[in-house]
Formats: sequence, structure tokens, C-alpha cells
Amino acid sequence: MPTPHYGQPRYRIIANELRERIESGVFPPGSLLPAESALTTEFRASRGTIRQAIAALRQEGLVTTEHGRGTCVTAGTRDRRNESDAREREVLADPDLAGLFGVEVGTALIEREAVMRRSGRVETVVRAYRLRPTAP
Amino acid sequence: MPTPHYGQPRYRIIANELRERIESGVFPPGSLLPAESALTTEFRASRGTIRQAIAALRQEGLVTTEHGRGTCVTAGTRDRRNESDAREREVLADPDLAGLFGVEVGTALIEREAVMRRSGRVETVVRAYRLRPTAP
DNA sequence: AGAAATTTGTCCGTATGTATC
DNA sequence: AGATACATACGGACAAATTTC
Repeated sequence: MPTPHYGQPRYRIIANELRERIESGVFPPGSLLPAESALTTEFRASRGTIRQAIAALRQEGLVTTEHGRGTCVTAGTRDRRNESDAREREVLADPDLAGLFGVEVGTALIEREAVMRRSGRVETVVRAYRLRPTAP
Repeated sequence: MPTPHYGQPRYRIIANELRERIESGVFPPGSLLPAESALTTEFRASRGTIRQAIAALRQEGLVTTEHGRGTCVTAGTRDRRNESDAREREVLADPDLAGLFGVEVGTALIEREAVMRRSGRVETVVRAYRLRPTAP
């Protein structure tokens, strides 16, 4: 059964369902979610789709995942500062960047950040800087 | 954003960027490239496009990819770390990096910076952060 | 201490539908 | 019409970390 994504994609529907269970206490904070393999049979979706759903919850900070262990419901920590795997934001050029780009210190730049994890631990953070597109 | 392939197709642009990072030492020989999923989010491209880009690098012999493990930078690639456009230095963790690495603000990190030029102009500056190797 | 089972991480190949150049 | 690229989804296989026996 290939890919009829009428309206909402499946992974989002599944993510919503799991979020509901977490917020309603079916999966309490600190507990482990069912394994991906269990979720595939329950939702009759492929593992990739399940993982996409879980990735969405992880991006919201609702759960954390550990290699070889499972996906754990985050203990009610509010104030979710960005923990996503990649994001983009605007920053001001430090002297080094300003010199490289040939602009004044404090000029707005676009920073793209990517986080690489290795067995749960953050291994490398990459930040790529670009000039903001200008209107000529 | 659909398909504005100004001049070059997107997968080639991405391949060029990754090649730059490899040759500049941001991704040193022996290290693993970020996963396809991470690259899709960083470059905001689909998996197919990312795979095309990596396939190009593989064909050049720059990387080898192992099923179930990842894509690894070939050992034979020259490391230009100490040449013109890339350098390594020690910096102190800002709050964002400290949060990601799980260390205190001000902890020393290794920063590797690479500058990518496009017909003379500085186009992108990439900074890769790693924890300093600990002596236990 | 060591082997097996479990579970997540990653890659491979393929497929459908949509949209833009 | 064709090439490029997007998003979504499937199923399979191997790798690696953790837990269990």
C-alpha cells in the first residue's frame, strides 16, 4: 500500500496520537515508549514512518531517545529551549566573521546550526554562516 | 521551495559544499559524515537529493559508505587544516553550545573554521565545535 | 564474564504523487 | 514533455549500544 497521504501525512497522525498518550498520562514522564517494532505493528506503519513520528516528538522536547535503550518521556521540564537537530537564526557578525565577509562588525548574518550525535552524546556542532540575501 | 536550480542542480551544490568541508578538514579523514537524515535537515533537501550528492563524492573516492554504519571520509584525503583557509583554535562555550554539549558555560572547546569562497567572494564560513579530548 | 536478545541508528532500493522550470 | 526536486512511505538489511540471561 504505497503512498496516499490524503490531508495529513501518517507520521504526523501517529505523532499526534503518541503526544496525546503522553500528555494524558498513558505514557508518564520517565517511562519508556513502546519500541519502534511494537509501534509498527500497532499502527501498521513502516519503521521509517514511526521513526519520523518519534523524531517530531523529540524535536518538541517531549521525549529523548537513547541508542540501544529506547525512547523516554521527558520529565516535565518546561521551557523548551531549542533542542532540535538543525535550526536557522540570525546573528551579528563578530570581528572575525566581519573580516572574512568584508562587512562591518554587527552586520546581520544567517547562522545554520547542525548537531551531530554519536550514541546519544553530542559529538560535533557545526555552524555555517552566510550573508543575508540583499535586495539590490 | 520547489525547484529553482540556478545553473547547477542542487545535489551538485551540496556535493561541492561537503567536498569543501572534507578538504578543509572540517570533516577529517576517518570521521563519519552526518547521517543522511541530518543532512536533509541541514540543507533542507530531500533524501534523494542528499543521496545523489553523497554518491558523487563516493564516485570521486572522497568517501566510502558502509551499510548500516554511515559514510566515512577516505583516509587518503589530504588534510589542509594548516593551510590558508582553515584553522583550529580553542574557544569558550557560549550558553547555546554549553547546553548542547552538556558542559558549563565557558568550558574550552575546539573550534575548526573553514572558509568557502565562490569566485573570489566569501560565501560560507563553517565552524565545527568539538569537546577537547579529556585525559582520564 | 560472556552470549543472546532487544532496540535504536543508518543505509539501500523502490515507489507514488506533486510542483516547478 | 522531460528533468529536477520535493514529501511521503514501504520493506529489507546491517551496525552498534544496551539490557537480559
